[in-house]
This record gives sequence, structure tokens and C-alpha cells, in this order.
Amino acid sequence: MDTALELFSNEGFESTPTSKISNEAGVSEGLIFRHFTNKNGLLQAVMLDVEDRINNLFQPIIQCLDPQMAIKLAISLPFSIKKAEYVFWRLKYKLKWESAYDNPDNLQPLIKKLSWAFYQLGQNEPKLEAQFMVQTIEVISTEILKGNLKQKTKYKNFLLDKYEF
Amino acid sequence: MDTALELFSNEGFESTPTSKISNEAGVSEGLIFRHFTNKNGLLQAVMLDVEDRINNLFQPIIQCLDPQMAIKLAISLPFSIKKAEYVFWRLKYKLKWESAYDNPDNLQPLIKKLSWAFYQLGQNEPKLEAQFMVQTIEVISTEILKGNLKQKTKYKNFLLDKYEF
Amino acid sequence: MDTALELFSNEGFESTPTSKISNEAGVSEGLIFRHFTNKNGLLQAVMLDVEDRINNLFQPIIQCLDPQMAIKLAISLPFSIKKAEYVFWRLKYKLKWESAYDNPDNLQPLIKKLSWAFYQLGQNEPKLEAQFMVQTIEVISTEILKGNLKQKTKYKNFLLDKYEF
Amino acid sequence: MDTALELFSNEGFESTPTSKISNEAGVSEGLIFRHFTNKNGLLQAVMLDVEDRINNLFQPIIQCLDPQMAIKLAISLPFSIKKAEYVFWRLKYKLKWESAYDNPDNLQPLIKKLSWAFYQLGQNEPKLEAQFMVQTIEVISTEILKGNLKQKTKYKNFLLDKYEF
DNA sequence: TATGAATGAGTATTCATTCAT
DNA sequence: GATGAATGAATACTCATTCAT
Repeated sequence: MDTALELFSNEGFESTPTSKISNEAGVSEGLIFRHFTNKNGLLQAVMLDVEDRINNLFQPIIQCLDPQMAIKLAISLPFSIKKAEYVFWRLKYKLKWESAYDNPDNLQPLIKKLSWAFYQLGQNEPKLEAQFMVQTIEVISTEILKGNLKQKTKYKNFLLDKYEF
Repeated sequence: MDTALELFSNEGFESTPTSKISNEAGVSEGLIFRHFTNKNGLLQAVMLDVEDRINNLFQPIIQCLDPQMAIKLAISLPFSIKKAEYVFWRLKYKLKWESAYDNPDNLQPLIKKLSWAFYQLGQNEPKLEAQFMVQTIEVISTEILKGNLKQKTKYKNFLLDKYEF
Repeated sequence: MDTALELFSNEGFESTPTSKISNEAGVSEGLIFRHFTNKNGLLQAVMLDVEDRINNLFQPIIQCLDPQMAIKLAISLPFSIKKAEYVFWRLKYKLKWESAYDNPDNLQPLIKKLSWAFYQLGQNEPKLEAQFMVQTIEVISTEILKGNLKQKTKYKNFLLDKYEF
Repeated sequence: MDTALELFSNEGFESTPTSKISNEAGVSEGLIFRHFTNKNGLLQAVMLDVEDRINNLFQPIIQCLDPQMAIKLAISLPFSIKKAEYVFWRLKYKLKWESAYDNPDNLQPLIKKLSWAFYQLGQNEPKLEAQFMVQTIEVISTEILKGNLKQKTKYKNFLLDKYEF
């Protein structure tokens, strides 16, 4: 699964032959099908893992009791992605257009939490604010993963300013 | 090229056999290779067209002389995508992770224009504001294309409010 | 490999589709590529075998201790090719112009031996004599394989006479 | 036809696409089929030319009235092949195994002449001697064309000596 | 006479998947 | 539980040939 994650993430799902996965993982090709039935089954298993790990990164925000802090954490999230985590963020975003594997519901808890936070802070449209912020997190993550974003701290401060914290 | 655009956009580049393209287009499979050398060559030709059509949609913003109006047009852009245009927006976004076909430079003219607009309006960080707005346009377009965004007008107004125009 | 040898030898390498080989061999076409990577890989494997078998036919000459006898054996060689061996002699000669598969060095041991034999018999130019004899062997083999040579025994005696044995 | 000769000779008949011929010749691909019906038709036309040119090279031998001189000319023949002629000699030899294009009868006039020469010189088996000499010419030509023969003059003298002229 | 756009059968090769061991 | 040999359908691509112009 680790090898699959890496290869799917770097070279794409369709472009990764099962033989390559088994080779790099040092197991027989047949084993993949014994465990996951399908190449799709393997992807599914990998994705469950990925969603899980990403959800974990949301936990500090969701469990934060101070609304202002929660928002600050949310904005900071994409800027704190570690190199080691790139691989599963990238896979997640690559599969965004593969409806079978993209599950927008995974973001609901985060949206809920941010809704609450914006509400606490007296915003007019807390739900829309939350939705917008989550989307913002996604674009910035994408830009960072693709290496397009220079001056990360400057940009981070710019965003924090935007929310007047 | 029309058939290819449609299929690449709906089913993905790797998942679309050249035979399917030629069948649906009502031409021989060989013709694809005579004209485009490669399946990749076909994609390239299709993408040039796509970029062109998308650039055209930016023109009203870029040529707008009133900064406030330019920003308003930019925000409105994703909400005014017509069903008929979905197919090439979707392809563009699907290929975002295929570095060979993703050309972030295409957005430069738009970013430049919005920088100018924010500068005219006396914003502190016009460049960062412009960058942020373009990213915002991209997420919202994505959400709309994926059919995730309900209450489009409400959301649009929310954004327009954000920029106090 | 047997089927490939036969088909390459009879119909030529380029003119033999891998599908025909697999069909006649009663295996799947994919198996060829699993084992030999390439159609070229198959040819290479076949040729290694062919060279080996031909080298074996040289052994009696190379191991012969009597110089006169060695030469006699060499002259007799093309006349003693069995029908069953035609297939690999023919392939070898067909590939003579395909530099990647033609290895003239394979004849060196035979040339060395004949050099020695002619030297023992006091010839002026043993090396050139040896080279000439090996070439003679090649033409005559070719003529025989192509069925152009009638009166084989008469011709054989004529050659033996030439070398006064 | 010149381009075809060159390509067939260098890269082989099967390995040369008609498109490559027409490209290098600077004509349309269709023209080949208008003139020669077939790719095979083109080869046939080319080969007629080749046989013709090679026959011309035999003329000095065939018209020679002095038997000793005729034989000397025959031996010298392969050593006097000019670089510019390589291309059609090579094609001729490459097609040796393509029965449809190999015509051993072309050598008959030469064999006849050499038979006559050896007969004049009082040899026991003039016909066999002639046949052997023609074969010798063929091998040596082959070796020269393939660039395997160093010390050409030494080898030529060795052969001339063999016939004691 | 010559072109070149179009064809379609054919070709090597890939790859997910099966299954006996 | 794991292997790896074998499969066969699918795939991108080639190429001789046709034909309207």
C-alpha cells in the first residue's frame, strides 16, 4: 500500500501498472489481487488511509475551543504541510475529478467547525465564510504542493490579515 | 478534436482509447496519427484550443478600464460559465496535475490586470490580492463544474460583498 | 523458440508476426513478451541457440589432431548438413546482413584450427588458406541450402582433389 | 527508384516504409503505386536495374578473348567494386534468400565464359572450376561489402597465385 | 501526371487478472 | 499466505494501398 500510494501519487493511477507496484514493493504481482481483488480495490484501500491521515490533520482545528484560534489554525494548515505528507495530499487532489474516489463529505466536520467559529465571532454568513475558507485551504494547498507558491510566510500573513487576527 | 475534447474531458485522457475517439468521430483510427502523430499530440492540439477559448473568456476583464468593474467581472466569471463551456474547463482542471499540459503562465495576464485594479483601489498588497482572487476563481469554478455549489447567486453576492463593491 | 526458429528461418524475421509464432506454438502471444521482452529478444535467444548448435558441428574439425583430416572434414562439412539442420543454417545465413545478429567472430576457432592445419602441411599462406576455406564452406553451404547444387558428391570430390588429399 | 535502391539496400526491403521512400525522394507516396502498382513492383523494377548494372560489370570478362586474362579479370572483379556500386551489390546479396527476387540464372553467361576459359587452359573439370570461381567471387564480394576483408591486395594476390597465372 | 487525405487491416506490446502450486 | 507462470483482451501505432481531385 505504501508503494502504491507513492506511485499513484507521483505517476497517476492509470499510468501505474500493478507490475510496477509489486516490483517496487518486492512482492509478487498476484498478491495484490489476493488482498485487494482489484487494482481499484487497492486504490480504495489506499484512499481510505489517505482520507484518514488527512482527517487527523484537521483534528487540532476541530478540537480547538477558541473560535479565533480555530480559524488561525485553518489558515495555517496548508502552510504546515510536511514534505512527507505531500504524497497523500497530492493523491487526494489528483483524484478530485474521479468521482468514485472523491468524497467531499470528508470536509463536512471541518466546515461545521469553521461555521461555528465564524458564528461565534459574529459574522453575518458563517456558513458561507466556512465554505469559502475550506475552499481557500484547498487552493493554497494545491499551489504549495505544485511548488507554485513562493514567499509562503508573506502570503500566510496576508491571509491572516484578511481575517483581522 | 471536438470528440477528443469531449472524451478526454469526461472520461480522462488515459482512459480514452484512440479507437473510441475515431469511432465516435466517424473517422478511421489511423487518421488521428496522421494528423497528430501521437495520442499526446492530439491532446496537445486540443489543449491549445482549450487555453485559447479560456483566454477569450478573460478578455472582458483584461480590457476593462474601470478597476472596480474589472474585479466585479472577475468574481462573476466562474458563475457565468455556460454548460457548453464545461467540457473545456473540466479538461483544463483535470490536467492540472499533468505538468506537461498545465501552464500556469496562462493566468499571468489576468493576474497582472487584477494587480493593477487592486493598486488603483489603493490596496496594500495588490499583487497578493490579485493572486488570491485568481485562486478563488479557480476553486469556485471547480466547485461549480463538479456540481458541488448550490445557491450560486447567494454565494456570488457573498463574494461581491467581501470586496465591498 | 522452436516455432520461432522455424518461422524466422522460413519466412524471415520481419515477415513473421509474433501472433503467428504464438499460434503455431500453442501459447498466448503475451507469453513471448514475458519471456523475451521483445520480438528482438526472441530472435536473440533463438540465435544464441543456433550459434551454439553450429559451433557443435565444428567440434569434430577443431578437435581433430591430424591436419590433413581436419581439412578433409572441413570440406565435407557443407555436404553433410542434414535436412533437420537446414532450419538453423538458413536462419544464420539470412541474418548475415543484419549486423546486430551476425557475429563473424564465431568462426574464429575454426579459422584458427585450419590455419594450424595448413601450417602443419607446409603451406605458404596458412592464414589466408584458412580464411579462404571457411569462406568456401559458407558459399557451398548456401548453395546446398538453397537447393542450387546438383551432383553434390561430384562437386565434393572436385574440392577434395583441389586440396590433393 | 534511386531512393528505393538506397533504402532497400541499407535498411532492408521489409524495414523500409513506402512513406520514407517518397519523403526522401521528394514525391508523393501515391506516385509509387501509380508507377509500380505495389511496393513489390518497386522492388522488382529496382532489381531489374541492379541486375543490369551488375551484368555490365561482367561484360569485360565475357568479352575477353584471352582465357587466362578472363580468369584474372574474374578474380579481380570483387576487389574492384567501387564505393558507389556497394549499394546495388548489397541489395542483390540481401535478397539472395528472397527466392522471388534471386535469379541465379543471371550468372550463367559468366559461368559459361569461365567454363570456356578453363577448358582452353586444359583443366579437367572446367565446368566445376567455373562454378567454384563464381562462388568464390560471391563470397569475397560479400566480405568486402561487409568490410570484413582487410589486406585486400594481399588476398587478391593469394588468389591469383592459386590459379598460377 | 501527380497529389495527399483517408483508410483499415495488421503489429508489437502492455497489463489487469487468473490459477495451479 | 504467497508465488509466478500464463493468459487474452485491449491499446497505441504503422503502413501499404485507395481514390477523389
